[in-house]
Formats: sequence, C-alpha cells, structure tokens
Amino acid sequence: MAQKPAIPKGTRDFLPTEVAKRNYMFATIKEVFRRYGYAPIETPSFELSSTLLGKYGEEGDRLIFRILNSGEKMRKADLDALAQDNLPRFANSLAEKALRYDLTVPFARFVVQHQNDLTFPFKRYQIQPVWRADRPQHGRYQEFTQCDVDVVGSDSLLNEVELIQIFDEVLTKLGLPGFSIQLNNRKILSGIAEVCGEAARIVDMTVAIDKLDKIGEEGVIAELEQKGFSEASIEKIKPLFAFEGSNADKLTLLRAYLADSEVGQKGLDELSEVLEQINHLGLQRGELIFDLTLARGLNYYTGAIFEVKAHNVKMGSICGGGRYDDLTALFGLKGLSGVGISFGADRIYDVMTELELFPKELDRTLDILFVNFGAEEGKYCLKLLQQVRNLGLAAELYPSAAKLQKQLKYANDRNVAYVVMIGAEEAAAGTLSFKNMETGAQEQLSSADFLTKCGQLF
RNA sequence: GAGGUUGUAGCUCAGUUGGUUAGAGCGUCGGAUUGUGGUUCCGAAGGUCGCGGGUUCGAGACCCGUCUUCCUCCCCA
Repeated sequence: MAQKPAIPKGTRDFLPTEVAKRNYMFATIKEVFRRYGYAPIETPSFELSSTLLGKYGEEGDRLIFRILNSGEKMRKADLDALAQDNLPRFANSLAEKALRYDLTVPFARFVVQHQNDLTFPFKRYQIQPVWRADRPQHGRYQEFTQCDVDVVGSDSLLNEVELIQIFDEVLTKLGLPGFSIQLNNRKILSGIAEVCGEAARIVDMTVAIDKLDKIGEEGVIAELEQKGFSEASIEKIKPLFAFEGSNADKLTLLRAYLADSEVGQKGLDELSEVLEQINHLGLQRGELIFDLTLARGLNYYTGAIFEVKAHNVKMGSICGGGRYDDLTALFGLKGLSGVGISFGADRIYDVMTELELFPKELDRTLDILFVNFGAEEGKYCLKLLQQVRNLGLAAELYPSAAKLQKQLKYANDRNVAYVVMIGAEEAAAGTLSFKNMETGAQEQLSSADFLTKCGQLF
C-alpha cells in the first residue's frame, strides 16, 4: 500500500500559478531595491551553529533548526552533558550546523568575513528562505522567505529615511491599499527604563509595554507585577499609557518625560529627525506612526526599530527591521553600524491573496494552444508555433490528436487565452480558426494576419 | 515551550446509545457528442476511517499513547 504523501508541518508546495504570483512579488521588490542602489548577495542555507546561537535571545535559540552531525562526527556527542541533564550543551555537541534563522546575522558574518572586498557603506539586498522551529499558525511558517535590505558602515539617519521610503514604495507598488509603518527607537526605550530605574531589565519592561494595544493597560501592569517590577517602577511607567495623539504630540510629551535621560534625549533627536525628513518627502500609501510601545524582541537593535502592518487584514507584522550598532562586533569587527529592514514575503503574499491584489494575468501560464488534428496538420502548426514563440508568447501544440473536446477542456483548465485550430477544412482553405476562449468568438484568419494579430494582442 | 482543537475517498464533509458490505457533493476518468470548452445527463474508478496499542462477541465511534491540522499564549515575518 502506498504511503500517503505529506510534507513537514509549516512547509508548503507552490503550484505554478502561485509561483507566478510569488515571482511577480519578488520582481517588484527587487526592482525597488535596485533603484535605491542595493545589490544582491546570497549566503548558504545553513551556518555553523556558533554563528547563529546566542544572537536572538533565549527564545530565538530555541527556534533554530539544528542539523544533526553525521557519520563519525556523531562521536562528538557530549554524553556528560546529557548525564548532567544539560540539554542545550548536549544539543550543541550533536549539531555543529544549523539552518539560518534570519538573513541579518548571516549578513553580519558575511560583512566581517569579506570586509576587504567590500566598499563601505555597503548596501546589499538578499532574498532567501529562512527556517524557524516555530509552531505553525495563521501567517506563520517553519520555512519562509525574507527579503532584506541593509546598509552597513554608515550611521547616517538618511539610511533610516531611505528604508522607510522603500517600505512605502514596495508596498504601494504591490497594491496594498493602506499600511502603517511603525517607528520607535531603542534609545527611547532605554531612556524610559532609565527613568523608571529599571535600566537592567529593559527587555522585560519593553516586552510588556509592547502588548499595550493587545492586553490593555491593566494587562501590562499585571505582567509587570508578575515579572517582579516594584510599585515605584510601575508608577513611573504608568504615565506612558496616556501618551497619545500625533507623532509631534508624543514627542513633546516624551521630551519632558525623558528630561533626565541622556540616551532618551538622543533617541528622541534621532527619531524626530527621521520624522521630519519623511514629513518633508511625503509617503504614498504608508502612514508613519511613532509608536513608543513598539519593542521588537531581537536584542541586537540599538537605534531605530520598524514594523509594518497591513490595514484591514488579520495578520501580524509583514515587515520589520532596525539599526544594530554592534552586530559585526560579535564577529570581530567593531565600529560598524548597520541598519536594515525585512519584508516577510509569505505574509505579504497571504495579505495580497486575501485582498485580491495580484494581477489576473498571472493566472495564465499559456497564451495560445494549437489544437492537434494529426501528424500532417501538426507539422504545419509547428512552423507557426515557432513564429508565435518568437513573438514572446507562451504557446504550445497539444501533444496528441486527442478528441477536440478534450483538447479544449485542457485549454480551458489552463486558462488559455486563444486556441488555434488547423484541421482539414482550414488546410484546404489555407486559413486557420482563431478562437477566443473567454468570449467563445471565432474567426478565420490567414497565417500572416494571425501573426500580426498575435503581435498586437499581447 | 504551555493550553485547547482537528484527523473518514484527490478536495469539502455526513456517519444515531458501539452492531451486517462506511456514504454524499465536488473533482478525476469514460460515455451521451468521431470539429468546438465552461452547462446538462448516464456510468466507473477511488477508503487498512492519521498511526500504534487497549477495552469488547463486535470499534470509524470508547480508553491510552503518538503524529498531524487549526487556534490562543510565548515569540515573530
């Protein structure tokens, strides 16, 4: 009995029409990246475990897919660690390699390793799959594709401005009717932690505040209490919940709130400059929002942080990013600041599918089908077929002289635009029947007229 | 990693308190129709009821385990 076929959870197959849509999306994204001066690179699907581990926090490490050592390397297994119930160490000894978790950390490794061959500031884009041992859910996969743009070797805020423009341009070009680009700055969050006297626990604090819109003020306070924050700290945090209004309003409120924090003020300076620039340049469909609750879990961000959400769909963030000052330092190259963003291709695809934003033409993988009436007629068709293909159209001759009904059904199922029939009747008259599959209309044409028409129609 | 949920034909799902040979619609294939698709009619193929164990005279149904689906949390794109 044949085994029922299946693929691992959180992975997907892509049908031809789906690939066509994905390619359209990637082409749009690449084209924008290219015009902003970014060049593509690629890195391996898997890295040394040591490159990835410890870069994404404890939570992230748990989600990294490890690759089991093979052959003799199995002997490196640290059985003492297992005996001591130190599972992480045991796991590390079993797996020297791991699938990449994102594109940013491998990029930092890449930059350090090829620093002598690169010209800084270095601007690159990278579109490749990444893997996470996450629990699959709506919009969450174990294998998905990220589209990253980063620039390293420049701490200019012009880069942040440019990246926001890229968010806006790509998503507008893809046809999203509306989306929010949320902006915050890690330095502001540091400032808040400082003011509250909780500088050491900035991550716990910001993760809790991040949930404000989800669980509300009381929920956040409950979580802070549960994490062991003191009454006094929580009292200091509370005023933040009331910081609402326009971006400018929030800035003003925070200026005062963070008066005693040097980092906080620095963060506000950076943020207001970016806001001002974007305000001056204007955005197409994106709405830039300063969201002081935006935290983002990745612990390597040091400056601006971004997140993008599509309007009118139930879907988590579709893009993210931020500035990281010390990422390359982890690999031995100090003083190189980077900033980058990532488009979540699969979520954007899901959003576009839900909102029906893909052009209809993408469902068509064949423009013209030549009906096969037999060997003799087929020979004549092949000549014409060649000419049609030279015009750039997707065309084919049905491979066997099956019943006409069957061939038309095939054309129908493949969503073919036009069918050409050259049988005994047409051959005798020196014409061909040209049938529009959408309207059903049919006309007799000479081969010359047919080719002219093909040139015009497509 | 925590909690819940799901699994029966290629797909979507019925299947009574446990009781003969497990059904439907859609899809597929063939025919009605040997040169005209999407509609209609007729017919056919297609199932170890996720997998493994258990209870029972008897399990698709009940119990345990396991995997899977979807959801919430965590975290994230």
